[in-house]
Amino acid sequence: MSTPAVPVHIVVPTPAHSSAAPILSYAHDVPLPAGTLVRVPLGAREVLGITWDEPQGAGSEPPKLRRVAAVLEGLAPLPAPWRRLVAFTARYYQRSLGEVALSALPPSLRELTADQLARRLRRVPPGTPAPDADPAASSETIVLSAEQQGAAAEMDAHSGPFLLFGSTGSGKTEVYLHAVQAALTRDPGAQALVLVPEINLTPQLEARFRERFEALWGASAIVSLHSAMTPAQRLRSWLAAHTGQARIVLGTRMAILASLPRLVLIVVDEEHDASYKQQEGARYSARDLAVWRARDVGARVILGSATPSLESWHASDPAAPRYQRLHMPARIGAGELPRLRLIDMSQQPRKAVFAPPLIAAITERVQRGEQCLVLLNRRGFAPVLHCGACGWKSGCPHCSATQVFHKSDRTLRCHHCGAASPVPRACPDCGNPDILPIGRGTEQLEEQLAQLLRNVITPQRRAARVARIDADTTRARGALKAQLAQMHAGDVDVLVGTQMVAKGHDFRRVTLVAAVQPDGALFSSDFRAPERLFALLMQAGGRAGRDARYMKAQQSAPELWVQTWHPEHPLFAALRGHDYPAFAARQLAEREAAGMPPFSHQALLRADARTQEAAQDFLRAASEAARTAQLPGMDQVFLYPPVPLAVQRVANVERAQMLLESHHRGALQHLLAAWQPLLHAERTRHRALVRWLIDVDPQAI
DNA sequence: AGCACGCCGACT
DNA sequence: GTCGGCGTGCTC
Repeated sequence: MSTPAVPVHIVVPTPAHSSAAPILSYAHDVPLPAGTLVRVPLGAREVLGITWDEPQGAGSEPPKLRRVAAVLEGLAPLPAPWRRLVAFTARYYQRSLGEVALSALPPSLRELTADQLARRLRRVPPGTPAPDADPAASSETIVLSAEQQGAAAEMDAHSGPFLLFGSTGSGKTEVYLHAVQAALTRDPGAQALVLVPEINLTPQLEARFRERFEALWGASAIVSLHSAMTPAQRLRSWLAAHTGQARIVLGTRMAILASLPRLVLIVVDEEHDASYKQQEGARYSARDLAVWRARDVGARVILGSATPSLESWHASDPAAPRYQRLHMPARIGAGELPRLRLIDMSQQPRKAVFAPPLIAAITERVQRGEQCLVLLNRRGFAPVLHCGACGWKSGCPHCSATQVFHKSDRTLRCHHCGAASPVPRACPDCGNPDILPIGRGTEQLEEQLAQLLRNVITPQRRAARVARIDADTTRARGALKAQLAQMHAGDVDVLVGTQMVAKGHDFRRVTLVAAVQPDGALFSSDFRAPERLFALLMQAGGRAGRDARYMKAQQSAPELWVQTWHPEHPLFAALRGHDYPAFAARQLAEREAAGMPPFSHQALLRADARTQEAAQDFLRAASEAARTAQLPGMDQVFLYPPVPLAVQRVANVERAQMLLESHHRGALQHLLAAWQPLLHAERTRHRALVRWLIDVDPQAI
């Protein structure tokens, strides 16, 4: 005597390369609206699923449907626009619908039973939206500059997408705040999403938004969403976004997939930043999804940067604009832009880590009570240990990379697989006790600077202090915050760090920024390396001289020092003039001539296997299968031969990849979609294959 | 991806 | 005689 049942369509967390259908059918006593959370049996376990719109092509259903185990009540269904976003993401990035849909939910939600969710929802009632506003409490006392006002007016008058091209210190954040306030005031239920590239940047952004909007819309109207939050916090923020209680959601790339039923505005700050590209699972670009999502729901989207991605710059080309470019060149109340000081290392003493003029400049600044920032993109003391007698190098046993010498804890560490071992006292191969570090990392710079500045006295009559910020010194919770506080308090005179210090943190008393060894990016095989270097140097330079009052009092001009063996490189000429448009024009001309993005579209097929040969064999077979089957789009997509990755072996897995390129995004998409079943079939024939994956719009080749 | 089922070595 | 190794195959 079983209850009568209707079929319901449900997506479940099927794995990326599962051969199971994307939407499964279950039985339930009543129809359920699409977007409802349910728990369903899947094989031997019970999982969270989401009811979905009926699949178009009526697939072959198994004769006996299993029943929905439970419906999670009390939560509004995930709305149709959210489901469209998830479906697009899955399709475009070649992953399963269920994987994308379920991974977009907070992890703790995936674990909850219906009862547990009901209890949780009772505990946190769908908060009363804050009384809207005594308009007098409105903090619109901030006076925008003429440029900011111009940008804001354009945003009011047009629908975008907008590329806000504003130099460091031009007050882009103020424009974001203004746009958010305008959008949320216009529509009392509306929501805004603000994305930043790094978790580290969310606290200061949240503080800024709270300061401005808490009085207006209440404390619960502003939430953050990023992966460093505890599961409980994440669930709370996600629920606030989904119920509409949160008016403003601040977060990292994962926040782009949050449920935001009343979304009217998306801001993507530092839109050029590579962190917006997810590097595992569905390899989506949160920036690109932001543009898609905004268009889909008729929301505005603002991409902001002082050094836009060439993709966005090209898209906003006035000759054929898809995005509207808004230019804010002036630096507001933040002093002048730093002067570029290029040091030709071929004219400096050999083997000098720091050119003498740079040391002199740093010394002078410290003596004057100013701060310096020294950048090097390599952690540890030295990238390799070397035996001069027999040629031994500190290679990682599991990777085709060297283990980095970390002096602080006397270890050799592989930055790819994490393997660590104590530093050997003598060469493991020949017993020679004189094994020497080759090259330099941040630890070594810190040590050398401390030595070079040991007799330098600050105006406070204390010895100069050197500190270091990188992934090693900030591992502990709250460590970064503490170290930044020291810097702000003026307890540190020279800060050595990796690019994490160049991004977004304001150091008001820094007047000199130095890049010690940036040359690698000038001749890298990665065609995006110059773009990233230019952005990094511009951004780093922007850390200098942000406090106009301080600058004036001290009479010392902000400077960006760059040590290079190639001072004639055109990148530096553009950098000297702070001329991003010139740099971009040159890069785009090169890209166009070479038929590279944004003038073409790319995807990577990557294979991991026990041997390099097996990895490449799979890729060759896949490519052959595509040719034989004459897949749609094949005639418009160029398949390059398989090559090993730059770091060929990681954790004893050999890695190879194959680049696909096309002038037609659609052709590439068709090919990839049609390819999937062939790749599944091919996989079973390659026993040594560990896994394969597709990366659409890869940001590094 | 889980988590089954399914056929071969060292234990009670 | 069983416990358990991970090879391979499916999930409405």
